[in-house]
Amino acid sequence: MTPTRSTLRIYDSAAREVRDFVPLVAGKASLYVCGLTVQSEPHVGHVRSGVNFDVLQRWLRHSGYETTFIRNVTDIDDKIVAKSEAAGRAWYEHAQIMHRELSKAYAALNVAPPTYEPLATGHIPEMLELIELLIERGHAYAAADGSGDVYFDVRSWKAYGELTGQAVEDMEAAADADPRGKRDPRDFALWKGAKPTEPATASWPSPWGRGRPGWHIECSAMAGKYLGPAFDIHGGGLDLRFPHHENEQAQSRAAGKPFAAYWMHNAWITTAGEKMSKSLGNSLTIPSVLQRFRGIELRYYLVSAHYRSHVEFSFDALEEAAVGFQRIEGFLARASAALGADQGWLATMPPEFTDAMNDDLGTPGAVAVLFDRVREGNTALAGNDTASVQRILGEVTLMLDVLGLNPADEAWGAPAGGDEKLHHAVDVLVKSLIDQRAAAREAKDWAAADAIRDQLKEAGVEIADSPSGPTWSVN
RNA sequence: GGUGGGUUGGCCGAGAGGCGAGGCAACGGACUGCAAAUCCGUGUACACGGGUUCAAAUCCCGUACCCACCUCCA
Repeated sequence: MTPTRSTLRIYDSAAREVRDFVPLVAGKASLYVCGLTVQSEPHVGHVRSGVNFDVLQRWLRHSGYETTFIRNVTDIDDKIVAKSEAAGRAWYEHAQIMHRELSKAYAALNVAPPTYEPLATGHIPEMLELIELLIERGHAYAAADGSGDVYFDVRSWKAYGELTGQAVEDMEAAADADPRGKRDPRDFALWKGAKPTEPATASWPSPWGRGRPGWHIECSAMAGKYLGPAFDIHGGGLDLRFPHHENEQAQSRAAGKPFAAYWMHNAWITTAGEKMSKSLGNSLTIPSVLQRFRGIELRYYLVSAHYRSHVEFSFDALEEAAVGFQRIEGFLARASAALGADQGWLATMPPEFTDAMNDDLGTPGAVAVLFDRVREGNTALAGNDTASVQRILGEVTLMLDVLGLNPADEAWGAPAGGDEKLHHAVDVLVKSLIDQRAAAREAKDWAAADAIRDQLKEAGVEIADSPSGPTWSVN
């Protein structure tokens, strides 16, 4: 085995190239990811970003970086207000219900919690502070129309457009946007004055009257609060590049903060060639997908594609992924059974896996290494090569842990005590049938033997003959 | 109009000048009483048209189609 010499390289979407990851502080990594606006049930697309950045978090930690990971939740915005009204409940109740759904979805996919998950509504003072600083520095202004709005002055910040490589002159002004008191149609709201039609609870006091934050300011304020004026990586979905991330960066830099050193954006999951948020229906919400597939299978499906590749979602593809993953689980089960308590603690991460992951989180290549090891492990198992099985099981487990795909991880909901008892009862019953079948086979009464196997299969119990005798499993 | 991305075998999905990632499916073989699982083997894939090169899926030019963003968006 050749030791790996690679270091982490990531595609920086601001530079539009793969760059070596050099943290601001040696040995540490700081990461900010735009989480979701909790306005409706999370679907597969929403959760992709959670899974992708969870893999990044795990890989950074595995690589030895002391990692601070902040992933926010936007719990106040126009859509939340509108949807809560439609649902007939308060905006904060609606936001919290959806937030709980999101947390459940993350948990079901073994998305590890970030270091901290700040809420926009919990950071109004920090946002006000930042807005005042921008006004002082001449990059923001309170609207002259008395609306209580405060806008960022795009023309005052010559670097505006740098993140997405656009010239201000080429940007279309929002067709739908109400220009209100804007000096330039491209100026964006830092603070939105309260309107009489909106719930009174959705506004906070400010120097410009009651109101609520604009969308972008929260991330600048929260990233600044928890990670400092400069931090390593900012992540989010591709659609956030503009305007959200462009505005975050403009506002932060205009306030004198260097902000993110690297930008990472995950690509889409589409359905029928369309962005998921446009396709309606609820068949793709996490709870409904989880009725058909296990969380670990869905996670495997997401992890097996590169985070910057578009994924065309289909249940057929998910089904294939699930079958592939079961191959890994089959090896784990056989290897564990063969080794008993004597499992491999001494394993080291395969260098090919490390190289793949260091190459801009090349999870597809990493998964290929995983399958290579599984095949080797199966061969070792067939040859009763216990030492190799032990080593390979250890390697496979390490790789799965980093990808968040270890079936033994308690996050997947290990069976509780009650299940143990049930398992024992079933085991005794099935074993007696297996004995009967063995007797029939001894007598070369194949019809009787197959009848028992079929009967068990009918009940969902699969019998597999192995050199060390038959085993059973429920599928 | 501006900006960015894509098109790879039956399917999913990597790669980025020479050597066919990997998975699923299919077919053949081994093992098995028969299966299942597992292992071994089998594929002349890179949207199209030109060009550069000893060598192109990969670089260049052009064409087609698809997608995203341009102040609601993972």
